[in-house]
Amino acid sequence: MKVFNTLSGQKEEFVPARQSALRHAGVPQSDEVTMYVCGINPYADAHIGHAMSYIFFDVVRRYLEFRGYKVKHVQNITDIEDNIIAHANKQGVSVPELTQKYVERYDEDMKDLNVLPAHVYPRAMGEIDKMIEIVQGLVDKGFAYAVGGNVYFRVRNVPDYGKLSGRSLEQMMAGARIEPGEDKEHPMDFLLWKESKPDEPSWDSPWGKGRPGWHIECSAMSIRYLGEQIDIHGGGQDVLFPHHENEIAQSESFTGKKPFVKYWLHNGLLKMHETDEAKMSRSLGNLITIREALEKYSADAIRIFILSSYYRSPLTYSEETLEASERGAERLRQTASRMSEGSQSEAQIDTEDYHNRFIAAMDDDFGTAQALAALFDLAREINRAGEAGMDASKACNILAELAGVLGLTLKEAEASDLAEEVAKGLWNDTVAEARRLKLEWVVQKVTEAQDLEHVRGYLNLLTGVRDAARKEKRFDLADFIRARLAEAGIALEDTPQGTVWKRKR
RNA sequence: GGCGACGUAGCCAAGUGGUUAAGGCGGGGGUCUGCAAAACCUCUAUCGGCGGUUCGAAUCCGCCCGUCGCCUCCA
Repeated sequence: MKVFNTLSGQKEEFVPARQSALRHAGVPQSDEVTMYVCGINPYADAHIGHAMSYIFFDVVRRYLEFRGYKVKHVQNITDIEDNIIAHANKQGVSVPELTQKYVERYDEDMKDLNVLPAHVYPRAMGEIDKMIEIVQGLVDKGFAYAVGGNVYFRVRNVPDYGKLSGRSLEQMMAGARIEPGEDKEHPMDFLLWKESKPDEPSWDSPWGKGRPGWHIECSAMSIRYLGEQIDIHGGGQDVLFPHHENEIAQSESFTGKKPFVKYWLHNGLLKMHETDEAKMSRSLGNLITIREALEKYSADAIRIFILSSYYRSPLTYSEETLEASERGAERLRQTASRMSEGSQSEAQIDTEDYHNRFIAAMDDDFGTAQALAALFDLAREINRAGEAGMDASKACNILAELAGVLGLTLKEAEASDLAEEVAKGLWNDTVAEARRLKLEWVVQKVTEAQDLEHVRGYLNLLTGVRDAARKEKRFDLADFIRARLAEAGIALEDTPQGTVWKRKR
């Protein structure tokens, strides 16, 4: 398989570094892939842009596992930095209180998006010792220097500084947007350790009380949990520079080993499409949190939206496109849930062909768009076989398996999402309507309703009544029921096997 | 100013030198259905503009027009 490596600027054959430092006995070394993905700063809810990155790297992980690799996935949590301190102060809570709350909410978001959890989620606060060790090591080797309580990295000692982002120190200087360096030797030198103010969280260090700089934690965690050289390091294109550039500089300077990361993967960024309302309100209204998105769209729809385009391209959030993704998700769900009813002869579907298409697409730098296209084509063929009364359950299993590699569950929404009061109200309305139409036999069914509990019972009762009405050609009542259910978000479908209801999203 | 992207049907979006330009959504026409829905069948683009290279370009080169990202915390 091939992956686009930001470091080389081109697609490269993916061969995991077998000499990766391994911490777990019993894991076949040749199969292991070490992957580090830049995580969150938990001071607010994660937004849909974060979802784009985490869903993509979730797919990377799932696909590598599908291909037989043992992936060790580490993702940091930056629970101490300036923004967090500022937000905690503003809200009048402690830093740990703030970060714990948002870490928990982030976990829920990822679970709801069907993103597999990383194997280790190191937190910056828990890795201070390793960071100090690295900073000290860099000072000892002449790659860093202390000025007062601050420690800076000396970029001029790294000849290949800028190799990831494709720029030279000269070019960066030419940008002329550099702040006059306070006490730095060179304007591009960056902070490894920051002296803290009296009322800020701080740790003891050889340079006095302070806290880590912005880039050092990822080096420390990556080295501690995955080894000095790893296979994949991922993140959004916005952290390519300076964050990842600096990680390389400090990690390679510290360990003396190159490359720090064999494959750098960067996803494009999500642009927030400004609605007319957002333009009006001007505040910070152009952020859509994962939670907000999940209220309107299923996780499958959000994943399809993101995976429909190449991960390195920018993507624009749009309600219209999300709606389209939801419809597409619904179609796949419909197919996946297709029962092999009766099943006469087995359908002749060349699942191998779809399987191969899927792999060929994914092998080419995670071509999720084409992989999805293969799934839609397979779905069509399954449905076609179903129409012909053939058993396509084998193909269905392949569909579900491949969809699973993309993290799609293809699960129908639950009836329990409907409030019970709503279901009762629907029943009462139906009885009233039946009275009006002088269909007393329906009214009689009230007795049965007493025995029924919960939403599912009401729904079954309603569809039962409707079926009876249809048999009597009382389409007025039948259509009344269908219309009211539709208003409540329940769609009815009359199939040859009988009427089924579905919770619409 | 520096570095780098992108512009493909009504919308989203693959494709990066050569048979009929993926797929999704939408729309038109059908099949099925009491009517619907779902599903299936079918129709729906010559690839921003101009010029060049080539037997042949959406795909390579140049220019123009238009969008955008990064260079500063940010997935």
